[in-house]
Amino acid sequence: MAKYALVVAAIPLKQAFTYGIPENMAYSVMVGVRVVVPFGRRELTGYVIGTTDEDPDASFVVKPIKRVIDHEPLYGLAEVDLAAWMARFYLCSQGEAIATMIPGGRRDSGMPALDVDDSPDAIVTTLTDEQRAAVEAIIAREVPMYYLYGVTGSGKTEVFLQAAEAVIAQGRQVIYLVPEITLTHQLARQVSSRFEGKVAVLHSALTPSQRLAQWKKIKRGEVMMAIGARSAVFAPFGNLGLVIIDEEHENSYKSGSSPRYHARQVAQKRCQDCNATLVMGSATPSLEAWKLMEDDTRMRRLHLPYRVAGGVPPKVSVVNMLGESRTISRALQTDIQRVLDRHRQVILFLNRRGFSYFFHCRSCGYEMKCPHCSVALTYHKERGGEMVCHYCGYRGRPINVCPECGSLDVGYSGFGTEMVEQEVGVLFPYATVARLDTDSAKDKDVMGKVLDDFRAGRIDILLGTQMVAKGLNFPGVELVGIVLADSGMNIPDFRAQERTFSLLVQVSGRAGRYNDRGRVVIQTFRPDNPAITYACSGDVASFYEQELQVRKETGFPPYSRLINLVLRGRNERKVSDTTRSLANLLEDLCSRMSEAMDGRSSGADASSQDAPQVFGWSECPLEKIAGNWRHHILMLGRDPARVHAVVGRALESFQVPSGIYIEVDVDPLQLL
DNA sequence: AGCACGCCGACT
DNA sequence: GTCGGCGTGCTC
Repeated sequence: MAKYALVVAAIPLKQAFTYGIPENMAYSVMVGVRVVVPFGRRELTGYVIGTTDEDPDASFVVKPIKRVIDHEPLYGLAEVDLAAWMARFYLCSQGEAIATMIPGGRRDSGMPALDVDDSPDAIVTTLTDEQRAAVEAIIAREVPMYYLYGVTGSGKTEVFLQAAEAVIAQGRQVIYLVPEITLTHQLARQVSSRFEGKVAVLHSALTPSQRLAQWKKIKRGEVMMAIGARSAVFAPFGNLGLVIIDEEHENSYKSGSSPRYHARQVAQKRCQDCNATLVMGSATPSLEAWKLMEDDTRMRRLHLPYRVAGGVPPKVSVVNMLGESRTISRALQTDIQRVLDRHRQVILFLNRRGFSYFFHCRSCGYEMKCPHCSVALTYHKERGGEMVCHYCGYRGRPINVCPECGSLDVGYSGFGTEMVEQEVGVLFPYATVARLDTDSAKDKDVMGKVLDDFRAGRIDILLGTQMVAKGLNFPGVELVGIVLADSGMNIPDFRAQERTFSLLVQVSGRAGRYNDRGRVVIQTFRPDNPAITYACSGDVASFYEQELQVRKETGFPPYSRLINLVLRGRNERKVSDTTRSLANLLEDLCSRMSEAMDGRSSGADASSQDAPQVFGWSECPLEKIAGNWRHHILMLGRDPARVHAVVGRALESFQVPSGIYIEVDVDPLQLL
């Protein structure tokens, strides 16, 4: 029996610590169990990642493990290795990585409250030719990754499930990832009746100990499939054969707290290690995925172009808002009135992010952009008014005359929900209007009631944000109006186009599902914007082509890697000072690497312009959250490994002052 | 991350 | 005279 255990914990320390294994724990301490250990003057939960008989060097006194938490291992060496990879990739400690992988539950508890509705509604579905071809391609596995690219309702789920069946028949296990909100009872039931008793469902309502119970079932090999949101990607299967990522473009696959991992990246890593297949699907893939598809030897595109149930895609029209004095254009007003006259329903979409102040010319639609970043500048009231780029920190003077058309009719504004709601009330005094936004969504009861009322036809017009766009189907809806499609593009973010396009396509998918009269009206100040024109014509491929071109020219992902460092603290001055000195250190490392690259190679393969760079540092777009001031440093480089190396080295040598906290975000999705 | 030790400013 | 700020260092 080993004398010592190597232990890591959920603290930002990179090393593992050696603890003595007391005699009475000789048989219970092993890789995969959690232990309670003394640590300095306190106690913490440790994760055993190795055991050894070798005495450590005598530079410290070894303390014994206090207690063993688990009676059986929760993870194995594969998971320990995965955690080590995560630590390297996401620049966190191995302990932090492993702690996010493993559920935090303490005790075994009763089985989770999964309504075991064993009416096996196993409908034998006949596949379309495209579906059959897709299933066969996935099983044949000529390449390691596949992308099921197809509109909502094109039957992706059935392809996923049949591929899963085939893999399970070979004795290998399957992970099925869905976005946070999508793990509906329908899908859970569909899956569990199909794979009776062989599925662990990790839905978000589980308590930590229920989660742990499901986890143990997976570890013991009692199930062949795990279905769940982001964190299900860690399901500890011993012989993983397939990972499915449904709605791959969804942002909820990226963790919002440290370590900020992306389930797609983790899935890719796991599939590589296990020689498993990765299958993703969406009607609007992320640009990262689309670029991967360009290389057919790594990821192959499988197109499902038709809806299984038939039906007509909605008619999409665009309204130019220039010259309109209201938030509801005359054209949209007429359309709404027609639908109301027929006693059908309307959804009006508002982009939640439309409220930051940006410069905008009301005559020609001109927008003030950063000269470095091609993103909109944000108006700051302080110091008599400044236009600030939250990407690179560029500052400029606000202007009173439009530089494009010379108009004085310019302003700094957003499109408020209240304004829209008020106008709708005035324009349609006899219609019942309800609003569903982030505020009302906090109250689950309120939200449920609004949705029920709407579905039952007690509400005529539903005013909603992003959340209403996802996964909801209302048979009575005949018109979807997007109040201001541009609002998503005014935020300082190079992904704004991609998001807008994705949203527009997804929303269009909503309107035409149940009847042939489905219509979508898109209001915009920029009817010629690619995201809008391509969404309108449904020309998805062309949008990606041109957007990839833009990214290539501007040097943004997926043609480069970003790492965002967020520094926060109570003391504003200290935060900005620390940010400056860390930025200096990073700049230093970058220029040194750049020189080294110049010296080493005279060829064109690694010129110094490929060296990473400090792209900018400034206050975060949300400067202050919960009393903490926030600044950030954005690192960018064409070579992912080099960006990693620079940031890693900087973080090693940088002395973080007390009261300052640094959070690392590798491949950030949004910089707020 | 915590938690201790240690050294300089305004208060019972 | 002390309480308390946060800078520095350590944790097997």
